[in-house]
Amino acid sequence: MSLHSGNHPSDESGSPVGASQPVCCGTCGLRDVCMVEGLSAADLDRLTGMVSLRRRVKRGEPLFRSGDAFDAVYPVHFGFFKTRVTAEDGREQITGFPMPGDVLGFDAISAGAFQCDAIALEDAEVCVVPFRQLEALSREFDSLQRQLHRVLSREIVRDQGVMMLLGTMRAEQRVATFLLSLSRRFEQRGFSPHDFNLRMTREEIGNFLGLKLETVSRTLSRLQEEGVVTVDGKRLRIAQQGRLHELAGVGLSIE
Amino acid sequence: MSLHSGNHPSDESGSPVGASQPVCCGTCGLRDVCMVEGLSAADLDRLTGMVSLRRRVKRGEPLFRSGDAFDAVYPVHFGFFKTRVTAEDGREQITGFPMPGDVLGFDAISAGAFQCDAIALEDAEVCVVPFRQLEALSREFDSLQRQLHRVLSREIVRDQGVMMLLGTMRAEQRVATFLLSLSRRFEQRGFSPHDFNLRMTREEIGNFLGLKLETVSRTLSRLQEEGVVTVDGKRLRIAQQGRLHELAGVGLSIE
DNA sequence: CGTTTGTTTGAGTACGGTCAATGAATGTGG
DNA sequence: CCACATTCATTGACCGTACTCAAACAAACG
Repeated sequence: MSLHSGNHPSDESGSPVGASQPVCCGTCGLRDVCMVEGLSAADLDRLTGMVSLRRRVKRGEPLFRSGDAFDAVYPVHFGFFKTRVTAEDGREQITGFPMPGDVLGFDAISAGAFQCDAIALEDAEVCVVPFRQLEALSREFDSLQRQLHRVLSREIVRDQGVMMLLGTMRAEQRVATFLLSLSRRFEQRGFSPHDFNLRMTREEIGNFLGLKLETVSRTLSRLQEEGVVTVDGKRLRIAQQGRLHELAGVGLSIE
Repeated sequence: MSLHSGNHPSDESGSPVGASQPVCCGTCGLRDVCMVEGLSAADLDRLTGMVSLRRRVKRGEPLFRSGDAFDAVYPVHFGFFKTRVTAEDGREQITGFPMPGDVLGFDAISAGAFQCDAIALEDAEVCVVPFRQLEALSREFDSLQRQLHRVLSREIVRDQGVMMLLGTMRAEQRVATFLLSLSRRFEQRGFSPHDFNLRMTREEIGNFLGLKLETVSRTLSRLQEEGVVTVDGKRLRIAQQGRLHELAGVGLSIE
């Protein structure tokens, strides 16, 4: 199964769940979306030398937890995650749903410890990139350095989009924006933007969007009534992309 | 007037508005909060050599606007800013209120152009740090590189806190959290954490917190009735810090 | 001094939350 | 393989928080 084969909605995890081949960023199907985007072949070889390890995470298990010591960042190889911050009083906020090619762990640089939990939404695998080595290598290769900074900055821009969503949008806009964001991200990864599986529960969607699960469910039902989407449990099909864009009000980039 | 002189609320801008001395990060009163925190004296000299320029921005004027070409980041030397993202349909979301020591512009790395507007809330001055030079220097000095990454990561962590605020908190919690955040940031900069001026309008506070200005006003009035704070226009005094913490529910870090 | 901008407060409303019941899907152990 | 438990999703009825609209007032500014 190639990364680009799939418009079957159950194939979007990014890679077969079978054996983990030797790590090679240069031949990885994700090289255009992952942090190595735009690096030369030579730089890719150097990077590959560093990423010798991959790590499997079972569905429901944490890749890391808030407070864990930081020593690596984790590009997702296959599978879906949620990242979640928890307040002292127990309130939780999901801050994103990383998918293959996204890089987990940059929040940990500042304090030397992870500031959120990363939980696998399905069986997943990540590449292990020791951060000190990544820093050292990016001191030698300015292309790698630039790419690292781009990825960090991209996360800041993404967060600005989420703030816009949470601060200014109504429920329907939030849900529409969320679906379009997922759609675009699938498309970037070579999957169908019109037909995909929601890996997360209604409650997780609602938590991310600052809504209750009942509101998410009602909103999806209404979108279906209006013929904009088809919802059947986790399976979502976008019937009228244009209409969905109108409802979202704006092409927000919540990559 | 030293940076640490002030508990008079009108003195918190960070520096006199008078003549701009030659730039020297090593003697800057902000060196403990700015991006140079933790650098050796030698590294500071190197950095100073790069930061040869400061720039004044008048109240209400933009330091940069979304879409402007990116070639420098801007540590705030004195004055307050708001950063704001604008959607195609005109909706606006304020994403932060940078104050002296905070660094503006990291959102621009990813696309090579600024993704938000930075507007001065009062006459302000920033240091101009050409980003290509900063990258080059941080390739030579790992301490500078580490600090740069820390600052970038800190912004990501801050954004997670804002998401938690916008996604899970009620109006009173949001306002309380906002006031405590301002309080802490003033304290870090050597000013009174109990008595300060709000540089932004109720509308700007509300926009940042995902509330309407009337809700902010009502909430402040209620907090005053309960004796938690004293509000007189822009002047705010925190009377019962402990109570405010209880209302906030949590020590969220929205630095 | 008048104009503009910002703030407070009130009255009524609506959107999304809360509580609750039902049903569907998923997973587990006998 | 089925019975049961658990998790997840849907839908309804009601409610409450924050929004909307409006008016009066205060402060800032030219």
